[in-house]
Amino acid sequence: MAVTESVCLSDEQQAVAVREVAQVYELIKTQQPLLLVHQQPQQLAHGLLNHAMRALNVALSVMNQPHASSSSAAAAAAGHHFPVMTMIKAESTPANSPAADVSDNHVAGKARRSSPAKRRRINCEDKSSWVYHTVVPHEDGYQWRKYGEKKIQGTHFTRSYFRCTYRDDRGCQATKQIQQEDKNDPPMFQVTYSNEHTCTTTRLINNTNNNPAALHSLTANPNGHPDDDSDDTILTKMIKQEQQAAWLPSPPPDLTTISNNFDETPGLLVSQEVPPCSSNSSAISHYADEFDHHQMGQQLETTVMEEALGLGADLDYPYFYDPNLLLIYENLMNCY
DNA sequence: TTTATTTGACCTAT
DNA sequence: ATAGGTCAAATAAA
Repeated sequence: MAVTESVCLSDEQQAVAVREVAQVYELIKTQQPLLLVHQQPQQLAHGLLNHAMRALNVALSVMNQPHASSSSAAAAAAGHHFPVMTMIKAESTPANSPAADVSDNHVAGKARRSSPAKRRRINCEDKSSWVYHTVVPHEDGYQWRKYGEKKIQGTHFTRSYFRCTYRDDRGCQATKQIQQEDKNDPPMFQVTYSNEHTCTTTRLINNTNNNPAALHSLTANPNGHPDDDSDDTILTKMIKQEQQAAWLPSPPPDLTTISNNFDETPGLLVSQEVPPCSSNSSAISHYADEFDHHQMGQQLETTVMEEALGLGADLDYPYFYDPNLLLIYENLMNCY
């Protein structure tokens, strides 16, 4: 496997970057619900984004520095519970993907797939794929349909195969594989994406998968003894929980690098809304460039309120992770 | 009734 | 020959 992309930080660099991102994350998490009820939401959002950009600028600067440590973020992420998501590789784009082949050979019955040697394995060099390690494998804002599951040799866990829900409707060839890597609490998953989404599909407002209590309930062993055959039930339960989440339509394509994830998680979760660019530039640079290109005022043309109103959010009973925010919200509503 | 998941079989790359 | 990726019928859930 050719490793063309990796995020390698020293412990100190990682701590700084995490602190900065966590700080802005908490800030956005705290302020975001207020946008729903603030009399001048753009003013509030302006200040919020100033803070966010400053913190992200620091974090990106740190992460763009050459790493001083040999320890990779992937190894670090796999070694403990810190929910850092790391991208391991980004292969070149293939001329023909395997997913594009299947529709051609979609023949009922046993004698299907008449065209030989067109399918490629996901780890082949000509396959466009990128790998993440995360504790929230379903938290990516896209809708997926599971189409297979395999026991993988040499591991205790199965690998689940997903394709974009809109493959048939819109010809989107994006696929995703999820495999549990360990028995930590929460467990770490390896997520392999292949083919970028062409469906500009819906995005997730997650209200379940990022909930630490829910996650803990999924990962805790109720029997109090080591897992054996129950290893895969974690993933299965998480998949089922994903179906209960609400969905938002996709933002305009030029805004997709800015996470539109209305996440309620108190912990830091690195979102992978957008696949890494297939060029030689790093994913971080890509993110930073995109961030520079789209100024904050433009992004706020669609306010949180507008999105919520237009997309079916229940403004009568908005969900607040923090009870204090609920009180603030209720007080504000009483003023109207 | 519709839609999504499960799961054994099929198929291909190694 | 085998491991891994996908298909599609059966099944479950909404």
